Amino acid sequence: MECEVDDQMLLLSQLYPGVYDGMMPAQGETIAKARRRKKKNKGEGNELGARKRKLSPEQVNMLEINFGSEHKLESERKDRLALELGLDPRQVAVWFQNRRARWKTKRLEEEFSKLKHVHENIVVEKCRLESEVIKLKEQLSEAEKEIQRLSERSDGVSTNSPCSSFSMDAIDPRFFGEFGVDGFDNVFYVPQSNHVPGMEWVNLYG
DNA sequence: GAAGTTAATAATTTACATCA
DNA sequence: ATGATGTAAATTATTAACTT
Repeated sequence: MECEVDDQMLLLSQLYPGVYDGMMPAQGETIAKARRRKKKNKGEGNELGARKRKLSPEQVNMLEINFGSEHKLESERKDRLALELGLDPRQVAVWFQNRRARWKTKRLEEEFSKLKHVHENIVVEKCRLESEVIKLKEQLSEAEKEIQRLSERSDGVSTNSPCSSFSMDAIDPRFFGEFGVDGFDNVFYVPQSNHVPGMEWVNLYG
């Protein structure tokens, strides 16, 4: 078991001075190699008992303040911080690495959330536009029926009547915008039931 | 209150980049 | 080319707080 005092003001390096000394590379050995060496001190180890890993709130606070002003950690600042907090410079470096990773994860989550909202709004707008298209198609269909009726009525009267020229041919093609009438079936989608196309994924991330 | 579970985070490993 | 150093990403290990 670990002492409660560990969490208080005692600095970690004072509690286990042997831990990091023990893993320091021997003279002549490269630091890089030493860093990669597996060490599994499960629990016991040095005479001071289990190594305490949790940083004190004061240490974390100081590290957070430093991280807030600059995410990168130059070796000078690392050494100064380590000295100030009574930590091994390696611990400070590790803390910054992990903090950067957490920060990145959080940032990605926020970006995802924003994009999700944008997507949801676009889907809503898409539905609105689709129903507007349906309404306009109905209006167009009514207008065509009316034209048909008028042309049928005028057929019996005179072929040369000014009204006889009133047909779909007379309608400016620009009236239909960028798609022709024939293309409507492909362009417009009428939602069935309450299934909203494109929204399937939203519920995956409740 | 011991045993199991879980979330947070400290530490390690690996692969790669940069620089002297 | 080579070794030191640093970082990101992935992973492991440990701790403390909950739950059963």
